[in-house]
Amino acid sequence: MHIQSPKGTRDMLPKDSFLWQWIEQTMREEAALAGYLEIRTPVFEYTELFERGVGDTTDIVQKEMYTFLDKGERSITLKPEGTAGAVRALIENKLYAEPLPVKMYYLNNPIFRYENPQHGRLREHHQFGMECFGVKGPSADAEVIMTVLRILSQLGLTHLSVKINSIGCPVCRPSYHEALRAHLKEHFEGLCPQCKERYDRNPLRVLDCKEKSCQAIAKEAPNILDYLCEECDSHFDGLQQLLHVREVPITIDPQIVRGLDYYTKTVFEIIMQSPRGEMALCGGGRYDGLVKEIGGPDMPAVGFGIGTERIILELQNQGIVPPTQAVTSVFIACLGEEGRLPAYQLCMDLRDAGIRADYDHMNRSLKAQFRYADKLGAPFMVIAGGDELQRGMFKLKDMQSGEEKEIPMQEAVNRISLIVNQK
RNA sequence: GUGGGUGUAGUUCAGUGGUUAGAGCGCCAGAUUGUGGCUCUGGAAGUCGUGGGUUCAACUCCCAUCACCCACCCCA
Repeated sequence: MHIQSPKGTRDMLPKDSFLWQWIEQTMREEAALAGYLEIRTPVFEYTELFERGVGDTTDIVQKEMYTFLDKGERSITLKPEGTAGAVRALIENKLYAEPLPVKMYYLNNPIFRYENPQHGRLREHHQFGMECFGVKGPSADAEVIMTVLRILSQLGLTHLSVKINSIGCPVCRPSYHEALRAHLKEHFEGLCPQCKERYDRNPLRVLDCKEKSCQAIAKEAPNILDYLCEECDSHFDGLQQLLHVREVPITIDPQIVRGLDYYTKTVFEIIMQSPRGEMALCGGGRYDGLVKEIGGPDMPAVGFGIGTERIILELQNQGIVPPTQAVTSVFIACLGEEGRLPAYQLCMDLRDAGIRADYDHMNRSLKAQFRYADKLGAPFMVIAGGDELQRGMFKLKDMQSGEEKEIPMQEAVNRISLIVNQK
């Protein structure tokens, strides 16, 4: 038996916890500012939910899902994206009957896709996402985009580009499909084999094919924005205005269509420029038909997902380091056996007082305890033992200045708390 | 799923057919016994990814396999 995590998975190690918790805290704060409440849904769902929700022509459903039969012969799938589960929960718990809009976020949901790992791509990754249900107009689209941008800027990230597009609705999409197919038919022999298949099932996907020949054809393709119905057109205009008045630099990119079938009208991506090229950090859009498709009321919705591992990559690209706090504020060293109990007592009292305190578990020499405390980065040390102990005193040392002073044992907790909190 | 590269102490890496496989950093300990960072000294630590094969002899050559990195595809 090999001791290793499954392919494409990573451990979040203790040394990384500051980074993850800082990101999580930022996400929570920004979601709360916008009036979104957290939802947690199961890591797995019935497979059918994703087949119907995400769409069975998508790569995700066709080849990337972790699907298996459980012992009751039910087909189970590990979440390959965050939205379907949230929509299922909305319907099942009748959240749509609450005052609208219903606004929720999920924090670092594990997401599973069976793909070959590479830079920025794992088999298990984590997404933060927001979903807003019940709003027809572009104000909700703007709200979720503004919130994710706030998260990114609170984290210190800059130079990210926001791309938006509209892919229409069931009213206008058929006429666009017709026009697109007509164009593709003229250049059919130039399409890659995959796009030849897409021609029938989902011609929109040809637009963001990475094959050069297909890209050339896509570039000449009719622009979906020219085929939007009046409602979609004014929705798209409205969103642009709401972003414009907040001075959000956006690029309209007719090439972005998103890999999930449920999107309507607005789709958007936030792109990072890694040394190796661009990569989507965040993707989302409007999915007005999904709630009904899954069995709920006819309810419009908009949301996005953003990958935490990719945020971390971008933080590293931009050299951003999270604020850190010393693991331990006070290390209580003991000198000799008679110092052990007083050190333990003081440590527990300090913890009761809300001070990060630690003491020796390793029976180390005083010197070694100092070395250890130094490695922890503890700004203060207390020495319990020796003649001070006999006189009812602890010795407190400021590790930066080297200054030492004696403190009566009875006053130790209060005095030390005060000094630590001042620093 | 396809293609390329890599796999040797905790870690970064030397070592390409021949004794008990090395170094830096890290870890542990010590430097006249009550004090960290710097320095010095010592120590622990490796089934050489795994399984086969070739050979008198394999970390070294061959095959397979697994994982990691990278690219395609797709995406967060």
